[in-house]
Amino acid sequence: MQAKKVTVKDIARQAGLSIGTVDRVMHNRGGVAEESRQKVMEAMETLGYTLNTNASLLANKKHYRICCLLPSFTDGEYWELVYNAIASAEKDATGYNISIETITYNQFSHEEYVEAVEKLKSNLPQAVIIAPIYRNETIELSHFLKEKGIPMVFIDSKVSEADYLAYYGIPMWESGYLAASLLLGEEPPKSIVNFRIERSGSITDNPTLARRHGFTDYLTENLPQLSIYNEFLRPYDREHNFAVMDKFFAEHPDIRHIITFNSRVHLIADYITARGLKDLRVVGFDILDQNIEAVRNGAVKYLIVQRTQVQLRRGVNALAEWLAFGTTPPVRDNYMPMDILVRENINFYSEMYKEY
Amino acid sequence: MQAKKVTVKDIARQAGLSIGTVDRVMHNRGGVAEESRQKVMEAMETLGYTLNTNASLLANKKHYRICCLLPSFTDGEYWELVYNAIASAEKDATGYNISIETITYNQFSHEEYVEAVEKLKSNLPQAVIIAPIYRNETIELSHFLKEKGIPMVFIDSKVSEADYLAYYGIPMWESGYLAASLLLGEEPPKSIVNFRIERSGSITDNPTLARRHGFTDYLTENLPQLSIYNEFLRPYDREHNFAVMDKFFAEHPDIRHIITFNSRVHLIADYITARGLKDLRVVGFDILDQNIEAVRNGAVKYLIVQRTQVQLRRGVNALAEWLAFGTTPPVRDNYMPMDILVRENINFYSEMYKEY
DNA sequence: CTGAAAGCGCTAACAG
DNA sequence: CTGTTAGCGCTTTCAG
Repeated sequence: MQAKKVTVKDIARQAGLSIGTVDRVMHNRGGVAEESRQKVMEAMETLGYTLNTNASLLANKKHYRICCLLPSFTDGEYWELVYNAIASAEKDATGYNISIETITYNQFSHEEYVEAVEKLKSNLPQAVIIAPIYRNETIELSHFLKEKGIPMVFIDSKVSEADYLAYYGIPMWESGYLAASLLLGEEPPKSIVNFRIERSGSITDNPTLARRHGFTDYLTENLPQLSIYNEFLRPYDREHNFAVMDKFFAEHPDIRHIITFNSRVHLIADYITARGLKDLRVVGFDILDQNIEAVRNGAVKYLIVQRTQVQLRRGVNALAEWLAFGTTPPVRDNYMPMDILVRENINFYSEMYKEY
Repeated sequence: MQAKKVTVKDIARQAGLSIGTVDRVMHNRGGVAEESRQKVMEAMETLGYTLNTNASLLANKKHYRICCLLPSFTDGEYWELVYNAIASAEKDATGYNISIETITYNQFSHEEYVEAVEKLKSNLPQAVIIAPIYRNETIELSHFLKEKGIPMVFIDSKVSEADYLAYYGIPMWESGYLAASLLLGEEPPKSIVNFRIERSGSITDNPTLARRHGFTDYLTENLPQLSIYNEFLRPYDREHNFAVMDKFFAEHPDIRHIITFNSRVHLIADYITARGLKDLRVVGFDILDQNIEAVRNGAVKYLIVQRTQVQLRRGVNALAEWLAFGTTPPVRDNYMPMDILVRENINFYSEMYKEY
């Protein structure tokens, strides 16, 4: 490492060829005699060549567009985290001459998903990064892209049957299992309640489904007797939600354990705070600002979160390196950490996630 | 962002000067007429110039040495994590033409610390990164370096009175407070035991001291009645440790809560597993391989860990940018996240920390 | 105090 | 199939 850097020139000399040819074999550009190729490979091997990425990137005049497909959102919703993470990842990719444009779709509208996919296809970027919702369309898209030689990275959740370069996200099933252990690990109760979100258009493939399975599998393994109530809330109807919860807790005053698999645990926290309820054990997901606040004020006990910024940075990076250097990520399915946040560690976490 | 990049040439033309002069003002190299300086600044402002780091790094032929001072270690010990993190961070810094050399010292020997500092001084690197143990010597060193214009970054813990560029590490006091809440948050017991490490040479400034304070402050606030036993173990004397613990648990069969503030909770896990003890609640620190194993097999319930790799990457990066571009990190004291690991999330964490 | 010019290591276009 | 060459944007002499 201390020795002077080996350059293309060095390996050209060693191979008895010109740097042009060296460059050709390095990038599999073809049009090189097999014999020459061998010589170059050998020279690279013996001299221990490593690409100077600064020089490479500087000389590479190409400009790449990455297109990112993800659900639309309003302020403070989960997908906003992802959206912001893209912006942050884009900055990191500046050196690669990459720009990212985002296409959003209403996740509850199959039609919009199809539209978005069409838009993507006509846009024809050099790479795509996608948070998939509808399975079949995603698979089909992946084949389309494959044919065009356009790499695709999954973020957040993945469609295993599709053709993709890499995936970056938490293991969904395990996140549910973890939630169960946090909620029920100590002196388990007889029953608990799961607050869910009322959905009009039913989605066939909801990523949180796997999470629910992880949760119930934990129950089956450890607490087969436990019963679980399901109640439904609405994202934007506070009054309705309060009525639902008032009714529920009036009928089940003994229930103290609450779980929710989506990112809207703050709806429940809001209620808990307003009603001054105590000694509840609430577990939720995702680091929304309102959820952070709920952990801080004690309404939510555990928040399970993923490192959205890291996931997107790595996703974009995988594409950048593929585009610039033709390298494939060492691991295809990258299951990222699930972080557990409580009142005592959340402050140092949230400061981080904003800037890094 | 989409527009063609603004280059030094552009701003030279705009300012009516040459790129040489532009470069001089950009890097405060001096020897520029105030009037010219103004023009250049103005041009940079109006055109919205941003440095092309690839080109900058490529053209910059300087080679920098960073010297890293940290405690010595044997296989599987805490400081090995830091040592490995340095190697990983060094790779990231390749593009900056930076190499890192490490000086280690026996943390229990004041003399060795002084020696190490002397070695560092005679070595005279372009930047230093240090895990400090002895307060006064560190302060003095910081002044020495300040005079030479050599930046210093603290890792792991910091000496507030010193003169330093930045700090990257977890908040120690808070880590103890967190440990207390995890250990005692549910149905607190009457007494607990703290297993400590026997130290021959007493260190005046042990970073884990702050951690202990965080812990006891939690007790004072929440459980003033709780009593805490202190027992002492030895790092490499299994037989002795087993005797200590046998004796302790024979005398205090009711105690089920165990805390330790150093990284050697695996000593206790080893005992617990060997004796087949059940239903203990053990909280420890740091992601040593043996600690991971202890969490996996259930001997340790909570492991509080820091992101050593990230901390070092950021520390090295801060120095790299200072050296290459003269930029100062936006935040000086960077308190990094404390991660909570349990059996259900540790697998996805540990895979990460190895490679990333 | 300022400008001109060489070159960092690599890519890509153009001759052969 | 291969070699030559002109940059990429910036840093750094070296003259003036």
